Amino acid sequence: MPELPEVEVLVRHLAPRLAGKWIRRVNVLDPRSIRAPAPAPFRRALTNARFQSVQRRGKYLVCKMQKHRRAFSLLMHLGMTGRLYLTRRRESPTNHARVVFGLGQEQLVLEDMRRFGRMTLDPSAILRLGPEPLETGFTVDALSRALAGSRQAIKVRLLDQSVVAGIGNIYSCEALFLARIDPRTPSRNLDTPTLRRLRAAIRRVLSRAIRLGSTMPLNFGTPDPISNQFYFGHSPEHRTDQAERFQVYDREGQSCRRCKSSVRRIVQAGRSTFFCPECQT
DNA sequence: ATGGCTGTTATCCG
DNA sequence: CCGGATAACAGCCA
Repeated sequence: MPELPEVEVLVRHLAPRLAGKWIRRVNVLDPRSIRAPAPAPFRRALTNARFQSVQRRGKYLVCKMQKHRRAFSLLMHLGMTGRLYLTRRRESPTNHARVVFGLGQEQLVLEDMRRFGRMTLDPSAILRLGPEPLETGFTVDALSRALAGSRQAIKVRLLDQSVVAGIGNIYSCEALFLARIDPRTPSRNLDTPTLRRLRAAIRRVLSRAIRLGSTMPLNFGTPDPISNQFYFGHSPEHRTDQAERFQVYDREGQSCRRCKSSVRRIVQAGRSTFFCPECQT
């Protein structure tokens, strides 16, 4: 699920709830969910550390921690199926709970069916990320430089986190539709006016998704309806809402919202790409 | 029921 | 260096 907008909404939800809280207990249910350091030192470092703030960088959650006057960052990536949520402490771990932080009355749970999600104390993971698409560093120039010389299809290039941070398969398709660019176009063939459209489209698509995501309650699917603190459910209603706001993603064979011709699906670098052959040229 | 699909990314090859 | 394929993983769907 989580591309930039979903992580942003999650961060806005969690930041005020975690700031100032102490981690009293670290329960690593699946060692593979900890990238670095090894689970034991990871556990040691975080036990009795305090959340200063929670921010987002690309698709990463960046938790600024403090312990004994020492500051460090805890990075979390949700992979494809990661969920992060607060519950009451007595709540027993679900099937796919991988890491649980005890925070006094509450606990913070990383649940992750496919185990692509990761926690790490190694800050280098975010060093190679490109600019934040919604901040001022994301200029047409920066985009142009990042794409220069590459023959790789623009759709695939946008998935590279060093080009722009936070775009995944869905919003790559959506942004290219909005910018009316054929996803197969070699990146180096895009001229400046087209890049200007692409930059604007990326920003618009992501901002809109954040706006829509922020308007919905974060407690859908909760095992604890009272807590109001569950995030990333998969209720059928939510799926539908989400599908309806996409222009092309997962709409193979359906009619283009702009020109009514049929949305096509192709595979690029092993991932599905959806686009309108009439509008995106 | 088997095979193909799924919102990610690191790594391995040619 | 670039770019494609694959692996890590579990569940859903036709």
